[in-house]
Parts: sequence; structure tokens; C-alpha cells
Amino acid sequence: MTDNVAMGRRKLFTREHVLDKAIPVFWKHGLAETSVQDLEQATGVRKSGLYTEFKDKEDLFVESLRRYFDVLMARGHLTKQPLGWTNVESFLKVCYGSWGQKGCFSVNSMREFGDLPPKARQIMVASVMKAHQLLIDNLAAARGSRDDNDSLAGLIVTFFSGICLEQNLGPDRARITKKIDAFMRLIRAI
Amino acid sequence: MTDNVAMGRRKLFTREHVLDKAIPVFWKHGLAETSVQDLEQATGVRKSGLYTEFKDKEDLFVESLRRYFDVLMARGHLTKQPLGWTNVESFLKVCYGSWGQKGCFSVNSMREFGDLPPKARQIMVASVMKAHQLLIDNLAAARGSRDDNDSLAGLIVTFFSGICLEQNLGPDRARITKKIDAFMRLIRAI
DNA sequence: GGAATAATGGACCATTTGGTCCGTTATTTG
DNA sequence: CAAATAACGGACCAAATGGTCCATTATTCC
Repeated sequence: MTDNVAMGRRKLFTREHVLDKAIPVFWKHGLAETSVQDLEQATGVRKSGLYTEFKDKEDLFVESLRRYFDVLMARGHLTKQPLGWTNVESFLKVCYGSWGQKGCFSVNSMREFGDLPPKARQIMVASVMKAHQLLIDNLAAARGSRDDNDSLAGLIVTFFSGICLEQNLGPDRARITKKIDAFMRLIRAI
Repeated sequence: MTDNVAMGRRKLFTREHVLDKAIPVFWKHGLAETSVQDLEQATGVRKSGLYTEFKDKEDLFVESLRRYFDVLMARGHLTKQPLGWTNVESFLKVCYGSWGQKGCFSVNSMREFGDLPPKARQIMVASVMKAHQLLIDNLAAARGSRDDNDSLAGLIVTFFSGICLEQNLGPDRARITKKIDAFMRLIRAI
């Protein structure tokens, strides 16, 4: 790779490919209960390959989390113009899931927050704060600069955590949609 | 025990004692990440003792969950007379925790719901439904028989899950109290 | 004290865990 | 084709896992 005198074998898998395959596994089973063997099967990359690309299992977890947020932010649920209620609802519907999983990878990981590597915790906290701030911006656009926008944003984040977690019980989509609608009605009414 | 001709050694630990020591461990780390060694240390009962009293680790987990709900129900947060808003708020404040832990044992377990033994899932689902129904009763007492009592009870359960989960991030009590107050104001206003 | 009873302590086991290591194989450029 | 490169496959390891088993010890009643 350093010289062009001779070229070694090219990579057969990209970092993103591995992460996209690892995310659903970590998402579903968490860091602790996901074995390296699970990751091999899911990614199709052998252990040695994984350990060449990532320091250890925790590192792979942290990078999965990071990519998860990167992709989610890129979708821009809370940054679409014009800001307002539509974005808030769009944010809540993130709970429908992605990567073939229900709920939210990060919310699911909150349960083992205390046992997570510091970098993972850092990413999670930063993301919650980011979402909180974006929610405030959208609320300000929707209902003007009010004192309780901050507090209301907090309630929305909490409600989001709740619906994401409930997704693990496997309720049908219709019920959760109804719940979101009811919540939206509630917060728009005040 | 069967005959009164001679009496064997009496139990040095009661089933409840073991469960009360096991609950915080399962609560904090979940079923999968709690080792039998952890349970030995926490309960002060050796492995053989545990396996005499309980079928296996899963059984101990299920019984811990069962006892958790028994104790919680006995406190009667949602059944104190007269029914009404006070009970709803009292229910939400269950998230402050018990057994030296924050949040809710059951909510924390929802994350690994899919990997839990069927009996555990059964207990959890039944308890959520029970809480939901009791919330409806309290709402009926507080605001009369309205069509949206059912829907509102659902929102309260979801919000409860949310604050319990957030407890894992270790926010101070004052902030969570504020959040509960804000939510109570929100739902009482409609 | 003696017999009956049953919990305790800890040795023991097969399996799985995260992680390392290196010989083999696939690709690349010249 | 040859040399250089680097990923792949899988053997290998120490530690930890859930679980079993039984000799020892503690307690009880007569």
C-alpha cells in the first residue's frame, strides 16, 4: 500500500460493510451478549480479519454505534426545513427501526450503559444532547420561543426512549403509530 | 422434613433473602451478564445451595422478577384510596428505584426481552397490562370515564419506561422530579 | 450421645469466551 | 511468471462460564 512497486491483495470487505452487518447484532443482543462468533457469522468476516480492522470487540461496538448515529443524523429527521412539528413526529418515528431492527440501537444500549466502554457512553450522551437541542430548535419554530421548550424537549426524548424500548415487546406497527399520534396531539395542544 | 422422628438441619437462608440479594444484581447487569459467581457473592450462598433451591440461573431470575412485582404491588402505588392523580404520580416515582437500584427492574429487562425465558416474558407482559388497567381506573377516578383514558394510560406507561431507562444514565434526582412534574402538568391539563 | 437429616463447601467438568498467532492463499504490479 | 503484499483460515490458548457431584459439617429429635 505504501509503494507502487508491487500491490498486495485488495480488501474484500469495507469497514462500513462490516459495521452495517454488526449493528443489528449489537442492537439486538447488546455488547455483552454478542459473541465474536456471532459477529463472524453476521459479517462473514473471520475473527482474524475483524481483529485486523478493529482493536477488540468493544472497539467494534463503539464504531458500530458511531456509524449508527452518523447514518441517522444524515437522514436529518430533525434538520429538514422548515423546522417544526413535522420534524418532531419524524423523529419519534425513528422508533420504527432500521437495519432490520426495531426501536433504537442507542436506547437499547442504555440499559447496559454502566458497563459500556467510556467512548460508547460519550457518543451516547453527546447524541442525546444533540437530539435535545435540535428538538428545542424545532419547538421554537413550531410554537415560538417559549420558556418550556427545553422542558418539553426533555419529555419528547423520554417518550422516544419509552416507545423504542417497548418495541422490544414486539407490538404491531399500528399500535405504536396510534401512540405517537396521541402523544403528538397531547404536546401540540398545550 | 417428612417425618418427626428426627429433624435435619434448618435452612440458614430463606428463599426471600436470596431473592432480595439477587434482584439488584440482575437489575443492574441483566440475566446474561450476571454470572453465577456474582450471585454467590451477592447472596452469600454457595453455588450448590443456589442450585438446591433453584433449578438454574434462569429460574432464579424468573423468581427474582416475580418477587420484584409482588413487593411492588404490595406497596400499592396504584391502588391507594382514593384513586386519582396522586396515585399516577406515585406510580411514576417508582422510577426512583428500590433495592438500592435506580429505575425499574422490569423496564431494564425489556431490552433483553427476546432472550428471556418464556416465564419471565409472561410475568413482564402481565405486569404491564396490570399497570395499564390500574392506570385506567385511576384516570377514570381523576377525570371521569373518558374515551381517551385507555390511550392516556398507554402514554403514561411509555413515559414511565422512558424515565426508568434514563435513570441508567445517572441523572440527579432533582432533574427527574422536574421531568415528572412537567409530565403531570401536561396530562392534567388536557 | 447417637441416628437421621439436609445444607454447605469446594473439587471437578465440558463448553464457550475473547483474543493471539502464523502458515496458506489470493491478488496485485512489473 | 515472479516477487511483493496483505487478507484469510483455522489452530491454539488461558480464563471464565453454567452446572454437577459428593464428602463434610451442622443441626435436629429421641
